[in-house]
Amino acid sequence: MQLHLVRYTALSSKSRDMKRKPSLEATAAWIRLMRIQSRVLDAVEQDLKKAGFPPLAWYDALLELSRAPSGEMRPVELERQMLIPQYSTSRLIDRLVDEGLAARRECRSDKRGQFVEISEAGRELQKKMWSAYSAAIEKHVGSKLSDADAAKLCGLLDRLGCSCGEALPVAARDGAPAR
Amino acid sequence: MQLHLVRYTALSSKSRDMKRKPSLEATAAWIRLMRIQSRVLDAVEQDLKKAGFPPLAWYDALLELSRAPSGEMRPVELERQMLIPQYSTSRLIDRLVDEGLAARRECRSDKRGQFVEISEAGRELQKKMWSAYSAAIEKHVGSKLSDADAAKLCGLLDRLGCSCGEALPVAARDGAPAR
DNA sequence: GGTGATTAAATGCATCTGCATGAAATAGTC
DNA sequence: GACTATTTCATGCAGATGCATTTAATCACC
Repeated sequence: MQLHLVRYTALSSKSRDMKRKPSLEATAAWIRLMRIQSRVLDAVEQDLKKAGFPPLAWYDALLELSRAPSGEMRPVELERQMLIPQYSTSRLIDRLVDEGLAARRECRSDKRGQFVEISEAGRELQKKMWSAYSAAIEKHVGSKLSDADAAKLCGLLDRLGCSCGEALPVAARDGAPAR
Repeated sequence: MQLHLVRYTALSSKSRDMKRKPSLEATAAWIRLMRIQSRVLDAVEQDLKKAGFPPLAWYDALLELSRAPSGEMRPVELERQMLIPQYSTSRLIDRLVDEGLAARRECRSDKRGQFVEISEAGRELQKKMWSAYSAAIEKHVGSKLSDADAAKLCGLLDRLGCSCGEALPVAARDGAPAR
């Protein structure tokens, strides 16, 4: 597998295929991005699951909610933060509510809308998940890269950040959003 | 969003949280890896879909098959190449067969097993998909990174390649596997 | 060569996802 | 203020996925 980085170099320095698009390097980067992400995500999700926790998406939602002023947000807002489709948000909230981790509240000023408010149980779960989650990040990412390299990786990945100029949420004191 | 790289630096140079694990850099890398991958994958899948093509997984399978000697493989082998679960392979093959892109053939030497053989239609689809697929890779990856940076990105991602020492397939003459 | 473990593949079932649409409220326009 | 467009959220349905189990064949070993 390391092999074909070599192959790439060999081929391209042969100066054949002068302007192949996409370049072999770009193609290789694409492949790595897909494969490594899926492996790492799988590994982290498995760790969480083995520890008896719900999926990462739940964590993300709970984190967003817990950070919101007075622990509540509009579903639309949550949707925009999490970058998932509307119906997906709606159903995720359903599940959180079913489990008593959050509650729906009607919105006075706009009767179409509503508020979702995190519960005490929700806040607790978020915190508990963070300890397993952070351990998994360290195990599968942190321990494999120096901080400097992690920063380089960030920089390169950010360059791929689609034209859609959106705000990546901040990894704050005790929690990191996923996806 | 760029903002919080700065924040990281600021915070960590404050020399507080001396050995926070995972480091802010690692956490940021994790977040980027998840978010950027999902955006880029989405973008590429959408391009393919808009061009009227089936999902990337089909392409991967067709590519693997087309590369195999005499265009046939054991499902188990395909499964290992594509890093997807067994039942998933089984169903993917179902769909390919339903669409006439491949055929199942019994395996003489091992009657449990079988061979899957790509059809002419399968080979054609693979080639047609590659033109749309390669354009999408160029658009969403190649055009955003120099070859040198793409290579750097590869190197960093490879470092995350789980302990599971597996061979990443080669991106050959006219096709790149995904995921 | 018989017995138990292992491997190859398929499948039933519950859950999840995508897509399209629906229902209800609000905003915009004349 | 009536009429249309837009926004917010839910949901029915089809297809996909994960998980566990089943079936069938091979292997390993005594």
